[in-house]
Amino acid sequence: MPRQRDVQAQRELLSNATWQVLAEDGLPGLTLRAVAERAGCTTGLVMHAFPTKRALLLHARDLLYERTAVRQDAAEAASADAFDALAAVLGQAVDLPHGHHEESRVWVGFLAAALADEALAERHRAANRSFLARIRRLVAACRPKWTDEQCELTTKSLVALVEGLNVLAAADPEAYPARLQQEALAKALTELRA
Amino acid sequence: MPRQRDVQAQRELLSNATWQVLAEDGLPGLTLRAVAERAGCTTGLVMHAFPTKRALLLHARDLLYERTAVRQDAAEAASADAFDALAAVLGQAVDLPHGHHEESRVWVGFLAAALADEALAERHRAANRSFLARIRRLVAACRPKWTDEQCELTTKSLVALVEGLNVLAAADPEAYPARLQQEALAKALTELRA
DNA sequence: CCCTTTTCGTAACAGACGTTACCGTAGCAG
DNA sequence: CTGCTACGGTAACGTCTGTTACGAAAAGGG
Repeated sequence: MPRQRDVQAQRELLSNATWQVLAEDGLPGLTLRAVAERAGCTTGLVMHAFPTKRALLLHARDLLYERTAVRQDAAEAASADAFDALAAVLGQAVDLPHGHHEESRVWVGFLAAALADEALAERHRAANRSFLARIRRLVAACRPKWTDEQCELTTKSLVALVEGLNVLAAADPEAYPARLQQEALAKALTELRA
Repeated sequence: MPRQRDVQAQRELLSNATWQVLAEDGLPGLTLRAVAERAGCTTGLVMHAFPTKRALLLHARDLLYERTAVRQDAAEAASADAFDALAAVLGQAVDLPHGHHEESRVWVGFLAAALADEALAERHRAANRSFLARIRRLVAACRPKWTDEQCELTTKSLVALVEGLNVLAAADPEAYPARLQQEALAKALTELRA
């Protein structure tokens, strides 16, 4: 059995390259050749690691979800109470910490692609509903006496605010600096403060 | 001078076709041939009405801005006071009235395209800042004693909420029905109610 | 050391893209 | 009615796309 490769590492390498191309050149610039060049290989490797371009796109989308989920888990675990967790999870969503500002651009790219691709739309909905469930759980923990309707409305309002800030900041960073985003989030969270 | 055409009407026809294709098939499906077929002509006419595909895209983007601006002017003019105007302008932004639900999808498509096209990004920023200025003027009219910082934060929070609702509803209509969007907006406006 | 098997770069493929050149044709001037 | 000219449909161009076929190189088993 000669010569083995690390399939998992290859797929992650290529998914990261997909991100970078998507963040820099947008959806129209996302070609297999661009991804291959960014990853330092040729299209041959890409097509051996993924059967098709769609598979590469879907894997990159899954990777985006996994990473945000991991960060949110970490932010939540490091918090003292439910309100802190809510502020931490939403706060790192609007001000991405480790030079991950490109994630917003990538997210917008995937979102636009999902509008015409049912498989991508499915993943988007799953990811967003997972996010909604997390926020809702924390909101309910902050305000145990609230009705389901109140929790749902607050949850979806918070998520819409955060994603709106992200989207608008991705397209016009000057109009939506990080500090303003944090202030907007803090103001929206005041009604939940214990 | 034989045979004249209505250039303006042609450009509007083609821009509308561009919208429809963009809303249905997304950015990757937006080809000159698809636009021509949707408009009921051939690529020959398209290339005579617009010098290039980019010009067509930019014109369609301008048309989007003009239409929303007209609707916002009308909504504002039909309102009794500043608060009503604020509620009307933002309300019709989240629940598009005349079967214009596709506008959200088109908006997302243009946004994603703007991330890699400087000319489109320019138009997006101009349109959004115009929208921000309108909302800010109305917010200031509702709360004359507020500082500039308070007005700005509230304005950008409201706009982010509205655009976030729009974007999320475009990708997952079931999770963000029209009534929930209206309720979320109404709740965000309570602090401005006189 | 050689051989086998997997890996992956090379190159070609068909198709679709934006764009261009060309020519038939429709409609007003005379 | 005739002729001229702008209009717009047809078809081709070169380029780039995703995908496929093939062959060279590399690495573990005997």
